Amino acid sequence: MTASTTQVTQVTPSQAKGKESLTVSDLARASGVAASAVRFYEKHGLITGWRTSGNQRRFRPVDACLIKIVRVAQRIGLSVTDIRKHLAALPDDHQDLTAEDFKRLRHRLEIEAHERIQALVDVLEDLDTSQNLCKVQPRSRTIPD
Amino acid sequence: MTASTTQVTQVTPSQAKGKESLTVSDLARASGVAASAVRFYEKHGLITGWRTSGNQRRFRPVDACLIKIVRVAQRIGLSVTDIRKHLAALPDDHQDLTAEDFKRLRHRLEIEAHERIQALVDVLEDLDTSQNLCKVQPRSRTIPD
DNA sequence: CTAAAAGTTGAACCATTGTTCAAGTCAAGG
DNA sequence: CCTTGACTTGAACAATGGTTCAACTTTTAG
Repeated sequence: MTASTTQVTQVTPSQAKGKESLTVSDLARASGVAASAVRFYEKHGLITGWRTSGNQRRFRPVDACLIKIVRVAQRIGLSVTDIRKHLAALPDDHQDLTAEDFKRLRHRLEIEAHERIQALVDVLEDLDTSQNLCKVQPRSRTIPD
Repeated sequence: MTASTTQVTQVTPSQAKGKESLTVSDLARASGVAASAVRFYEKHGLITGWRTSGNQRRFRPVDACLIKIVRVAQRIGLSVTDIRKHLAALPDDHQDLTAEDFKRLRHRLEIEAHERIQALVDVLEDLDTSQNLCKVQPRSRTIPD
């Protein structure tokens, strides 16, 4: 009993009992998003949990990690649908995720980020080019026919 | 993009008469967006026109250019509100825009693009760091004290 | 056992960037 | 003058990413 209190953040009942079972607000706190966002993510298949006999959601600690990755992916500019597809590449059972799984996922997100950086670089080029498209017509002179 | 340089596109009545007066669809065609988008941009203050006695919108050719800049700004990731603020830095009368005005505007947009690129670079760094946040706990072995 | 705290649902709402539609008005040519 | 195409408005709809609310149920602590 004494050794189980290594987690400084308050231990809620559901955490104390199993240590691998998180309620919606447990997960919200652990991942840094609102409880409503946790429900939203589950609804859209970004995370998966199970239900108690009373129909309440329960999650595993790894889901906190997944949510953090989701937030990073959102900063990259991926939509929830995009992110779901990336997560679909993970093993079905998210409880068995290995360091290697995370590494691959991170790599795929890096590629996405690079693509978006490239898109911005392309805009910068077009911006230079656009000086031709938006030429200021000399106004006080006769336009040669 | 090939034919637009010499404006081969049909000359509508309103264009023929004054050459500086464009209807909504004239401007839509000239700028490459839908007529509904032109109205949307005017409603949100990105472009400014005047009305005929019959309450129809009329624009100047320079507005086609402004819309093209708006589209570039959107690709950078700026919202309509952001873009309006950037455009507010232009002289009040958009008819008097100089090459210098456009240059300054392009420069401001370049800065925005660079900021967004930097934000993505930051994400890439966080992604590397996140391997620590999302550590996979060794599951089947005693954790060494 | 009971009351409070936290969970459940669906629906409504926010902002963003437009598109589409209906009903009615204007402009231009013959 | 009259027809036809283009224009006007406001409202509804779409997708995205959530938040908030109401009404009701479950869980937990005492």
